[in-house]
Amino acid sequence: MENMFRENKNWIDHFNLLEIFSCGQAFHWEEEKDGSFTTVYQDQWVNLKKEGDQVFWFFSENSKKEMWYSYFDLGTDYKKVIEKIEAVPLMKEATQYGRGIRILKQDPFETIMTFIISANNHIPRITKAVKDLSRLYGREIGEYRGRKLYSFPNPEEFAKISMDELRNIIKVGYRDKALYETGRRILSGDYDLKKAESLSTPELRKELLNLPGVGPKVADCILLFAYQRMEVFPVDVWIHRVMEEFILKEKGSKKEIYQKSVELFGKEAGYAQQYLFYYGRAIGIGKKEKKPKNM
DNA sequence: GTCCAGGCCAGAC
DNA sequence: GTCTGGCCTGGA
Repeated sequence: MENMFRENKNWIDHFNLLEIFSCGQAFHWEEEKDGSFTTVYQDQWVNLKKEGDQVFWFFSENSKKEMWYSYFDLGTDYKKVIEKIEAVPLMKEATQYGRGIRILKQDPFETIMTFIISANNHIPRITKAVKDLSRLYGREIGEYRGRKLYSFPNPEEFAKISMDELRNIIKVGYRDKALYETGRRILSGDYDLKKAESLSTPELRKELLNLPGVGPKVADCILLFAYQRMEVFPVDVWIHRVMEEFILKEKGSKKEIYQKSVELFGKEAGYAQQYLFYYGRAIGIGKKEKKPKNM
């Protein structure tokens, strides 16, 4: 039997499943018809539902509550995080709007591969690629409400996928080579998943940047979403626009924006990035105006 | 048909 | 080190 329990804890004020999963960090989850969410971590899965001030947990037999507590970063007091950053312009609104956001602790290999796919790509295509990779090359790890759940392929499983399959079945486009190569480098231990945990953030960042398909933005996403390096500030186009418009009040390079985030948010930069990203997208900040025709 | 998206990379300066 | 253009794919 799977494990099931419900609880009402102080972290409930900062725990909104839709916000957690749709703020840009995760692609391996599903919203159920009843408003609950199902997600997978390695070979474990969980289904969660929030009702009022209670959360109902239902997870696979092979996992423990503590594991999911860690996955959802429940040991961090987000109220304190917000108190530290809300003095910065726009942060009061952003942290209020996305107050249920939490930064997930995701599997490093899956996160590396997923964010290589994410480069210059659309969310629906990223989600589909992750789902197809898991269904076709991962392992079936259970069934929930009539739907089979699959783990993301581990390095051994990933190495069995050909470049042709990556391009023509998973449809990752020109990212096929980078995925193929990176998968092999990780399997061979050239990039050491175990050792990575113990490296300093600058060292780990350098290691990640050596992987094909991993540039500054993707490396920062991996550092933040898989390695809990909360001081990093991934600068994508949305964050770039938000920072230029509301913080810098002028055009700035990626480097300038990154430096500004260090100065303003310090060790909480990663959290700030998530609030800004979610808020910026919601209100369409800096979105390019479509030129009317015939003008 | 045309444009471009939650960047990366190679080549040019 | 900084800047520019090209890139799979598919939905608007």
